[in-house]
Amino acid sequence: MEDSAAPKRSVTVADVAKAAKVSKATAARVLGGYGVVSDKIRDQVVAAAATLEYRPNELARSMSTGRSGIIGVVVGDIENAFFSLAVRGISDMARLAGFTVIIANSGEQLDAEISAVDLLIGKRVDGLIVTPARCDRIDHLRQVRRAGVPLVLFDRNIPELEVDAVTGDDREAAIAATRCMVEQGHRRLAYVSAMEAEGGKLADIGRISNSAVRERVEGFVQVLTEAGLPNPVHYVRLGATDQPQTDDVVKRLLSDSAPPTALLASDSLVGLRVFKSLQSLGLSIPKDISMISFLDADWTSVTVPPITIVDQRVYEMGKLAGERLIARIEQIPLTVERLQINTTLVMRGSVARVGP
Amino acid sequence: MEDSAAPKRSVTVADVAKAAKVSKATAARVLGGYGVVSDKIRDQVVAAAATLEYRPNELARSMSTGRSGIIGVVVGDIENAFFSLAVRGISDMARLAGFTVIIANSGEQLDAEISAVDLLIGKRVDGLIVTPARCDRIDHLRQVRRAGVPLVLFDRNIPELEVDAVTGDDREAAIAATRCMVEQGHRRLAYVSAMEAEGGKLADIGRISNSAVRERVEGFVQVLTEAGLPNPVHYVRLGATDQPQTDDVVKRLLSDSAPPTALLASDSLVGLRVFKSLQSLGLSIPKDISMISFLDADWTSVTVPPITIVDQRVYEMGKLAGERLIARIEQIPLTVERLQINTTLVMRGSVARVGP
DNA sequence: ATATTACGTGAGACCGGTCTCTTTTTGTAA
DNA sequence: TTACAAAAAGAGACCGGTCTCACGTAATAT
Repeated sequence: MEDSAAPKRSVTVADVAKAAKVSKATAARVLGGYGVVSDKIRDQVVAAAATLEYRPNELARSMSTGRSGIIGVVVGDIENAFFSLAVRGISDMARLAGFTVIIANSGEQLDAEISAVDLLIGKRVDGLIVTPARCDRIDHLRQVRRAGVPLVLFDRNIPELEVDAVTGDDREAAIAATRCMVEQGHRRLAYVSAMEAEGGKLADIGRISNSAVRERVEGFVQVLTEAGLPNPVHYVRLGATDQPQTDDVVKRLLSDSAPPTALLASDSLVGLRVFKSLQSLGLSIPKDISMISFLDADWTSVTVPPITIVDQRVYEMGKLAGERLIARIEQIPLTVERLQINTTLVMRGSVARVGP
Repeated sequence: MEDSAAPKRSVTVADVAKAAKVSKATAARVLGGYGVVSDKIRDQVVAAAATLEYRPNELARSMSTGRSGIIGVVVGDIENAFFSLAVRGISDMARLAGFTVIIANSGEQLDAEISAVDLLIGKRVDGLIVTPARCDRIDHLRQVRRAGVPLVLFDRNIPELEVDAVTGDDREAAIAATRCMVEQGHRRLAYVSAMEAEGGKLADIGRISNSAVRERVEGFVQVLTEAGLPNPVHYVRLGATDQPQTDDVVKRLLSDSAPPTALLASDSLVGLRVFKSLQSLGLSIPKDISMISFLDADWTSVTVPPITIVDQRVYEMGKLAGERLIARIEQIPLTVERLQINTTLVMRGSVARVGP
């Protein structure tokens, strides 16, 4: 039994050097692939390294070079298809450039986000991609910059911060989706988001701390206002964080004296929950109620009817964020940019024509 | 503009020590939380650290302690709900114990897996959880052991390796699912997996290099054999790796002179693809064909009809794997165990009764 | 033949922590 | 007041790499 479970002292350059009968510096040159070494010596060292099964200690390497080769990513919830797709985009880009990715979950919780950022800075990541849970609490992000660590914001923008950001065109997306429903004759439209809020009621749109949600709500309200509909925020609901909560939100919406006839879900998880709620209430889509969801998630294309969605090209967003961060890490001079990836409305069968 | 983008030399214990007018050792004691220091000095150091915004360099710490606080996880495909759920379980467990997780994708490709393992070992992870793409090529896993790094196998078992493993009870799960269909009168049953194989045809069950798939196929075949059905492997198909491939596989299955009346999908991604294939062929479930899928994925509960599934408790599997690995890292003496998490069949509406 | 240059190699500082060992300070008992 | 143990603080080696600098030798120029 050669393979032990006991932690063993690992083979170092010094060990290889000794075995190859050269100095530590020379062995390091060969093993590290830098400097000049004669072919003869190189072969000796390579051979010694092979027999000893030498593996460079990336930690030590990072220590002296000051680069860890790691990119930190803080997302709201990896289980959300939106984020896992984004992470895939980031990872693919990172691997191409020789970086590794560490993912941390914030659960959209500010304190978790702060400690995640702290942890990653401690691990000396070369750069950070963050989906800020709140756009109004940004001390920790300022510190990231002050620590000299490149930062890219994802999905949400913070104008006060002079930092690159990659987001969707949330306002336009919401406008397109809402307009689509209005054009089909809908006059009472609801917007449902998972964002936490006191009482699930909207206090003040301008105060929504998540810029993506805020812009979507703003777009939504704008269309309703333009269409001359009264009290456009009446059916805007937050707090659809899990199935019971969502059931509750939906139930209350529908028990309104004038219940909405169409519904816009802020992300695919909310969309799925809303779909289940409606299903459990025995409502049929789009006959009884119409809906549109953000994100082209798995489930949206296999339901009956398939769900009309806002296609967000999240993978591209992830790739772009990764690309941008890597450029920053590599000190390529760039002006701060806030990239908006445009979305498209994919018409399927979940919006019905209503009215006369 | 205090926040610069330029990499700055970071604040070290030495800096804090100087500011607090104490020795480096003393500052380190306070900052590192070890040894004894008088309250007065402690306060000085803490104050100095605060004003300088000191952040410990976790890399340097790992360097001298020999522990990185990082767990490496190599999975087949994070986009697959199975793995993302598992990763969540592992991460939750890890965070609880103060570990960070690095995830690497193998794409079920052996060479990618090898280089991922190599990379993680290089980063000096404290332990490794791997979903081996093949159970017959294990040199790199042997090396992991030889390097003294704790290893836990996930989802797939390798008897030749004296290593902890956490898997599902794949054989029993397949038996239950297959039996369910047989009991409903089905006599021609197909099994579809995404595993790559030459020609998508099964050469020899014993040769399937993925133990989970092998055991499932074995269970499947066992039930058919017990039921006295002829040529039980006739409808076993591999290679449903993407939608076009799956369309092809399904089409060929159904154009058989005696097409199958029921179908077992090896995982939720295959299940979804098969569902779409059937849908695009205009077949209705379960009237025209019955199906069961592994994993309680999102989409399985919102289709019409909802899909009967094998519930795998993947989150628990992940947690268990994490727990086990952490125990190993912490040198808790344990015998090698191969844990099997039992699954349950969740009856929904995708299996119809056929025959007389 | 001698001066100059380039090249290959070795010695050792350094990165930022931890930790052992030594020295100094403090408190208490004789 | 001196003696001595215990507590607190300091000095410096160490982890495993990178990298600068110094040095010796061989190749080229004069």
